[in-house]
This record gives sequence, C-alpha cells and structure tokens, in this order.
Amino acid sequence: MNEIASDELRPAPRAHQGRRAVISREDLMAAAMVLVGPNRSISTLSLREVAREAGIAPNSFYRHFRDVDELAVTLIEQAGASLRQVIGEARHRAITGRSVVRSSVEAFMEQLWSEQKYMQLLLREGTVGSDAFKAAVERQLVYFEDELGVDLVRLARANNSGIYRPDLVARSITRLVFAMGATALDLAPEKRRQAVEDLIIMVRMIVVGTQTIAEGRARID
Amino acid sequence: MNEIASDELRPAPRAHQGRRAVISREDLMAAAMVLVGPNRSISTLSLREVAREAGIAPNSFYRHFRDVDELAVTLIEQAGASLRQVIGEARHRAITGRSVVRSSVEAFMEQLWSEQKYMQLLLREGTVGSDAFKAAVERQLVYFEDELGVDLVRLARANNSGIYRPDLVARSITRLVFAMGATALDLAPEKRRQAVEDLIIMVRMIVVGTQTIAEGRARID
DNA sequence: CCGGCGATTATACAGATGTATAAACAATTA
DNA sequence: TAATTGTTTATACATCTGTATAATCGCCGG
Repeated sequence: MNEIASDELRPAPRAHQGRRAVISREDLMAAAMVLVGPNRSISTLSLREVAREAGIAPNSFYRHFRDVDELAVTLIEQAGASLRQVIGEARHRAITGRSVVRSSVEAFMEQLWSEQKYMQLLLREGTVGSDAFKAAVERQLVYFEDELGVDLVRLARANNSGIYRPDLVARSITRLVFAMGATALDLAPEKRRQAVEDLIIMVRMIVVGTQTIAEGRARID
Repeated sequence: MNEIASDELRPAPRAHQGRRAVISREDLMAAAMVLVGPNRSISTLSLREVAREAGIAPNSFYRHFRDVDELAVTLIEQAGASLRQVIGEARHRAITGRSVVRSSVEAFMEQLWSEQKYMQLLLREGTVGSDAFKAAVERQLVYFEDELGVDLVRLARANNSGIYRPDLVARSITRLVFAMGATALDLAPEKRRQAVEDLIIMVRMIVVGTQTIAEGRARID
C-alpha cells in the first residue's frame, strides 16, 4: 500500500541511506491514540494536531501516512486484530470450561475496559468518516463474525444441539455485543457488572432461539 | 429552553416588536439536513456552513441556536419522534394482521430508505459527538425500547406465549435493528430485500429465545 | 574525510472557522 | 410620523487548517 510500510516487507535492502527516520508510524499512531477520547473521534483529529502530539513538524507526517484517514484505517486494523485474538483465546479456553457465552462476553467486556480507546475505534466510529474508514471497520466486524460462526457450528456439534442459520446467529451476536459495548463505554463503573449480566442474557436468548428453531420446536407467531 | 422556541408556548404576548425574524429555526434545521450525507456527519458541520446554506449571515445563527450542537440535538429529537410514530402505527396496525415482527421490521426499513438522512442521525451518529448529543440519541433509543417493551408484553398475553425479561428483549431487538439498519444505509438497492429478510430472522430468533426460556424449555449450555 | 541523499524542518500562504463589535434595517408602538 | 426594539448584517480579528517550497540535518558509501 505505502512505500514506507514496505519497510517491514523487505527487511533491509540497503540498510538506510541518508538520515535515519527518527520517528516511526507507530509513534504517530500512539500520538493519535493519546488524542482520542470519549468526546474526540479519530475523524476529527487534524494532521497538525497529531504531528504536534508526536513532536514532529506537520510536514513530516506525509512521510508516514498520506493523511489522517490512512492512519485511522491502520489503527482500526490493529485494534480489530488484537480484539479478535483476545476473544478467540477466550472462546477456545472456555471450550473445556462451562459457559462459552459467559466467558466470551466477559472477555470482550474486559478488553473493553482495559483498552477503551482502541475499542472505541471499532465500536463507535464505524459509521462515520470516509468510505475507506467505514470499510475498514466493517471488515473487522466481518472477520469477527466469520470466526464466531465457525466456533458456533463446532460447539453445536459438540453439544449435539441444533443451530439454525449460524451465519445470522454470528451476525446478530456480533452486532448486538458491539452495539451494547459502545453504549457501555461511557457507563459508570458500578453499572458495568449489571451491563455484562444483561448482555449475557441477551446473547443466551439468541442462542436458545436458534437451537429451538433448529429442533423444530419453535412456535412462529 | 430557548427564548425563541417559547414562541409556541405563549402564543402572542405582544405580537412582535421590532423586525420579524425572516428566518426560522426550521429553516436552519432544513439547511443542516441538506448538508449531511453518507460521508458527512452532523458533528462535522460548521456554523458558517449551515448559515451559508440557509442564506443568512453567520452571526444570525446565534439568534436561533447557541451552537451547531444544539441544532443537532433538536434534529435528533425530531427524527426520533417521527420514527417512533411510524413504527408505533405499524405495530398496532399489525396486531390484526399476521406477523408483528415482519410488519414492524419492514416498516422500519421503509422509513429507513425514505428518510435516509433523518435516520442516519439516529442510527450512526449516536456514538460520537458531544455528551449532549449522545444523550439525546440514547434518550430516543430508550423511548423506543420502552414502547416496544409494552407491546411485547401485550402481545405475549394475547398469544398466550411466555416472555422472559421483556425489557432485555426490547433492548436486544432495538439495538440489533438499529445496528443492522446503520450498515444497511449504504447498501446497494438490490441487496436491501435480502437484508430485510435476514433481519427478520434475527429478530425471530430473539423472540423464540425469550419464549422458550419463559416456558422452561431451554437447554442452557 | 567528504559528497550525496533521504528524513526532517522552517517558513510561508491561502482559506476556513468561531465570534466580537457596531452599524443598518424593518416592524411595532406611541 | 417618530421613537423604539429586536433582527440581521458587514467588517474585522485571532486562530487553525492542509500543504507547497526550500533549506537543514545526519548517516552511509565512497
């Protein structure tokens, strides 16, 4: 994508010629993360602002990203990858435990509190901003859905329980959890526990629903 | 709230003294709606921009709203009220029909296509922006949930079907429908029909889930 | 040690933004 | 008609933005 990003692709074709970069893409991404907050979305950050926070001249920004939007997309991908890893681990660790729903939701919410700013990118900024930005977030959500879908099928087989339209089940759960997580982000700490319990019940309803339908026991109104 | 808004409260204390306002709050709100679009969120509109679109001097804006944020909150309330009315009608009209889920979801999606810009405010801008703005959106969602919750209980009684935690059911359905609606907003027209059908299935899963749990037929994994 | 080159910077410019101040305006009241 | 009052406007200012241009810095190969 970017000629500078390809540094990591070709490790050192000719070391470095000229002055070595004193600042890295990662530094700029970190600076951007310092600036975002509950009332500051990534798309409202200015190039100068990020550069200022990183302690470099505005123009140096261009050597690393074409514009703030490209930086935002990179951050989204990083946040998505890290979240999917955490949740994936939680799900597989829980296979031997008791409730997959509970441990997955709890893992998600833990990641939510500990990485608030990263999570905010995925949860609440996916619907505004440039097309590239929206697409990047949507991509992460679909990754998430796909992995969840696979696990749902595997679990259904293991438990000898039916599952109806696992794709839609995965989609429902993902979107619901992300939506509830977004509102939970600015929730008073003492209400968080309750929010987690509520969310677990919500997810269980979906799971019970798909099982009941699959087993032909559903009464459709 | 605003001394000009109170026009409608005290009809005409002393008609008008001085020049009559040549532009109204509604004109400014309409101008703002012209400017928003799939890639333009309300919180990124500048005061000058809205004034320009409305054809007034920038400073005249202050006679009607304190800032763009106050205008945005007013728009949110208007959008929320109109949506709740449409959906409420659809739900009660459907009580005599066949599927409440189908007709409600379809009514929602119709409103989505016909009032895209208004709906966008509720669906995708609720998580960024000022606290006042986020609170306004959340308020509309809770209104929506409450009304849905009441109807769910009524329907369960009418159908002699159980319902578990109707509050959480209403919340799940609301958040899920809004989340899916937000992504559906920039969907190619030919994919919309499929999205509606998928969404109906998702909602049905939740409904079947709550019924199954209420009737003690659930197998909790 | 030095010439070259790439990363970084300083400076600058045009445009946009929020808003302060005061003048121009029109409708109502006296 | 004339004074009054609230609305609208013109002008202005400081600040911020993205970016173009050219100079500076420091490492690396010769």
